[in-house]
Amino acid sequence: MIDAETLKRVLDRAGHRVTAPRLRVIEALAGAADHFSSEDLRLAVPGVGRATIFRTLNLLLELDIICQIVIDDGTFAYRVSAEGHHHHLICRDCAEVTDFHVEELEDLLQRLQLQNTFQMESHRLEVYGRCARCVKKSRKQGPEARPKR
Amino acid sequence: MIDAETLKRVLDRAGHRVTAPRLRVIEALAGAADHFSSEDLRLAVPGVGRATIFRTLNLLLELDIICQIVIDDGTFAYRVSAEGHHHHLICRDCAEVTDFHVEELEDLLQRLQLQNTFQMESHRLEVYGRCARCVKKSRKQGPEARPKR
DNA sequence: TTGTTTGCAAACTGTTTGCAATCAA
DNA sequence: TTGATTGCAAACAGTTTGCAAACAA
Repeated sequence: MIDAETLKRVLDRAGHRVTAPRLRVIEALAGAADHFSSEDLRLAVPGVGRATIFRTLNLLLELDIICQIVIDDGTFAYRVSAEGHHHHLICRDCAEVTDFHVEELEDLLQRLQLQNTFQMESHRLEVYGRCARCVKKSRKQGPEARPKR
Repeated sequence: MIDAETLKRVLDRAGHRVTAPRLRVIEALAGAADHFSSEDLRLAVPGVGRATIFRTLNLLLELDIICQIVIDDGTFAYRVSAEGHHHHLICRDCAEVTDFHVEELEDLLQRLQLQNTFQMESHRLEVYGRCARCVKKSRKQGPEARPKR
């Protein structure tokens, strides 16, 4: 997790100013859930305007401090960047997001690139399903208790 | 590509009515580009209201006649469903979408499921990069001509 | 001091909803 | 006839933008 000092260094190196809202956002990130929406963040930093939240999110995105996840419904969630490239396991019930990394996938796509006439630049793999906790929960309550999606 | 007759059968089987707007949308699909936005479709079917476009898209989605792609910017694109499960190669320059299928990926995820305590239900893999045509084009014009993203 | 950043409100985009009118069966 | 479907307009959510005021360097 990035701290205020690191942020100051990173901002400075990239030619951005160290401002109060930015520091407050970083502070909020420390207490943030695993993943969060722009609105979650806004509520966590009262007094900071919506526009600033978005501008800060985009800045942090640009600085690779956070990353963006496309939720199944097309909206974004954000989370503090994990090390290196990774993918997401997204629980349909509780919306928990877990990172995972499959080395073989990168190899696979590398091979794919040779077969297709397509210059790969990046990729996004999102796996949807249910986390262990929710599976257990619905077993207890019976399968009917499970939401449609 | 689905035709009017097939649609009628599918609609009927699912307990939906065969209506003029629905038939016009299917007709438009035949002439639609590889992928299209809700707005593209709306323009292709003049006189049909926005709401109906969305309701029809959702219906066709439900009937597996079209599928939804999450574009990098979080918006949706639609395209006529390809056979079976597949993934997408999305060109950052011309936005062309190509299907591909990697058998090994399914195996890979199958194995993954055992390692992680996560019940997989579905997944989405989108590969971003540049298609052969755009690569060739930018080589001709020099790499500077290439858009930022 | 000076250029950056902020907060606010307004604009925008894509999508959904309420409802009376229309239509398919 | 009757419930499903439509078109319209209004509502909505999430995000971006214009601009004067506030701020960091």
